[in-house]
Amino acid sequence: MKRKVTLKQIARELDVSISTVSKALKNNKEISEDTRQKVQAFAKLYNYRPNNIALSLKNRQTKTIGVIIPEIVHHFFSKVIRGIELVANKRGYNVIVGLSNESFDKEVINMEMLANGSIDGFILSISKETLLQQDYHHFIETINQGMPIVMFDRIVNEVNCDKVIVDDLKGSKKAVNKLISSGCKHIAIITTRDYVSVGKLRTQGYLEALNENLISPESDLILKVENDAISDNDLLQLEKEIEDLFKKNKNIDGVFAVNEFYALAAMKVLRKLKKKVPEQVQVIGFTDGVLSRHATPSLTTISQHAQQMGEKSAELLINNLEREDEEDYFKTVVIETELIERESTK
Amino acid sequence: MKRKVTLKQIARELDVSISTVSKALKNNKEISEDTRQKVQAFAKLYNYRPNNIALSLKNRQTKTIGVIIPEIVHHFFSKVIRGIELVANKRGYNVIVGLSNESFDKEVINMEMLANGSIDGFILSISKETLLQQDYHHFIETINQGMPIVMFDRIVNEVNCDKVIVDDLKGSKKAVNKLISSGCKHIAIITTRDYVSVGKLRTQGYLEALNENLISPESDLILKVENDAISDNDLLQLEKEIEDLFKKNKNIDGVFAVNEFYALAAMKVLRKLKKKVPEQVQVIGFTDGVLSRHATPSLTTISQHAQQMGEKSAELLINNLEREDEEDYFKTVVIETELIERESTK
DNA sequence: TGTCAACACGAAAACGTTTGCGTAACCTTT
DNA sequence: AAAGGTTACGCAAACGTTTTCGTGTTGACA
Repeated sequence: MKRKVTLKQIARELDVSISTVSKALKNNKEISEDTRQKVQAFAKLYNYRPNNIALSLKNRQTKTIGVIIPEIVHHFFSKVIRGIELVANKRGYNVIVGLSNESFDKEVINMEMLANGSIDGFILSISKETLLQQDYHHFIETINQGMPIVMFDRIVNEVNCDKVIVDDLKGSKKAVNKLISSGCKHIAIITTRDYVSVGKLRTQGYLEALNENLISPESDLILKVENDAISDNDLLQLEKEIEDLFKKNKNIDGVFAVNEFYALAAMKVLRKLKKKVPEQVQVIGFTDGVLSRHATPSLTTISQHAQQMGEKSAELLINNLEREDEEDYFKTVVIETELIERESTK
Repeated sequence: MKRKVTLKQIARELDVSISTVSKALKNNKEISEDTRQKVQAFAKLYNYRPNNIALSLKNRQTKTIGVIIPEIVHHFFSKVIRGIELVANKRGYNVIVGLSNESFDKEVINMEMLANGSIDGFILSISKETLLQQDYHHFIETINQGMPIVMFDRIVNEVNCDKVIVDDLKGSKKAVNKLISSGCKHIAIITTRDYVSVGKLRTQGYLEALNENLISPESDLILKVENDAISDNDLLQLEKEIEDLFKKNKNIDGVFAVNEFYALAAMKVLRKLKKKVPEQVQVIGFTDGVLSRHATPSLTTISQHAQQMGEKSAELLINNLEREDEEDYFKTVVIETELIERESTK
């Protein structure tokens, strides 16, 4: 087992100084052609590669981006990561991943671990618990210490930084408008509780779309669930709530679900209730997930372009890192949504 | 914006030496109670945290694990990562992620980037291209340089290192046995080409199970596809091939698919052909994915326990990293599969 | 022969830690 | 009062780089 070779070792072998070796490898003209060749040949032979850690220490930058997400087993987030990774690598950066598991404490700990020199900047999406507690001091302190942050999807106005969001409001309106133009009169929404900003915004979009089409919203048609559909139990519970919704409101002919789990659960319940999709009830989701395409019938959705969000986030962060001037002007980039029509709507 | 405070700055402020500060913070009894208190108070006030990079350089370890996977937008891999992250964090390690996108070159580049000091060891699953080319020198060189590797799922015998695999052979036999015991007589398999080791093993398990049940395999019932079902086009192509299979072999009453995409595609085709699942044809998949649970009918599968694979991989790697003796004895851990019965089988 | 530039290289500092060792200053003991 | 011990601290090296500056040698020129 041959350990990695260092400048010092090359220097000793070739009986020159460390600085000579370093310069020779960089083709510095201070060093004679002769010595340069000798050093480079030796370095190649022993497969010399500069030590990243030493470089990080010297240059005070790690060329690494820290990403903190609430959950990785989730198509949206893994697509975002892919986008981040794509542009990060292209621009010479690595990606280090931390999971908060939707927990405030883990979010804080993870950030503290990474903030002490391991990375140059953060890209993150806020955990639910943090959103609930509304405690954002760890973000603000990190920024105050000179480490830039880009937030995506689950953001918060209290923190001043670059942000990348999907246009949840407009996206929801697109969805509801689609249902309306396809003939739906009684449109239900299945959404999350309001503390998750995206849930709130999507609900708002639903309401606005109805209003603009002169349909008066009925509170009975708004189902807010606290549910991740992660365990089988959650799923059953969710289906029960949805079943209640349909039973109490027999006239529902359109459903807008703020994610694909809710949408698929709705379709499952509808099948059980012998309602045909899309003939009797049309369903539309809000997601980038894999379920939509493979569902039967396949699900019409509003795509969030998750990968594009990741790419944009990484661009913003790296641009910030590599900007010469110290000006702090923060952008909020809105990623447009897209209606993808499949079989669950007419 | 206050930059991160260093030992040197504290030393200067308090008019003591750097070493005194360092020792005081570690409660070294060489330093007087008085000075210790002063230093600690000051450090706390300015929120001193040791610089990880400097520590890495000094200790020659980064407390970071490099993970290289072919693809992150994939339930199996993201679950593995979650498992890795879980135990890594518990044991004080960070996780840095690289994606090979199934490309040999990207795999090599990613590994080279990380191998120069950024990480202490690798956990990886080999890209398809690498498996095809059968070029494993980058793994071997990395190991020779003293950096341990743990391979999971897509492994290769030519490389001597710790490995974590699922018992593909046994798992497949479980699946096929289940079909047989549920009354299937003509069982088809939809699998990948043989260079993907898991595809090969699962095919082999299928054959063995048939043999053990005195059913003679028919080559017509073995469909090997080169297909990731990633684009819509792939999906159509896949469905076409499967449709052909069913049309040419009308007596098929059981299908074993080596992943959930193939399984769902099969179910879709069956629906189109007006074959009832599970009454006329039973279907079983091999996966941990999210599709299976949400499909209609929900899919009976062989679960691979992906998260557990990740946990085990991380344990193996960290144990290796923290082992005192230099002995190289490599383990191969087999994660047992589990049959999860849902609606697609009787 | 003396002066100066060009050339080729080395010494050292710096990044932020940790730690073994050296050493003043004081205290105790005989 | 001399010897030895303790206390409380600083120095310096080490990890692996990069880069500025200093310097010895050579050759050209007057």
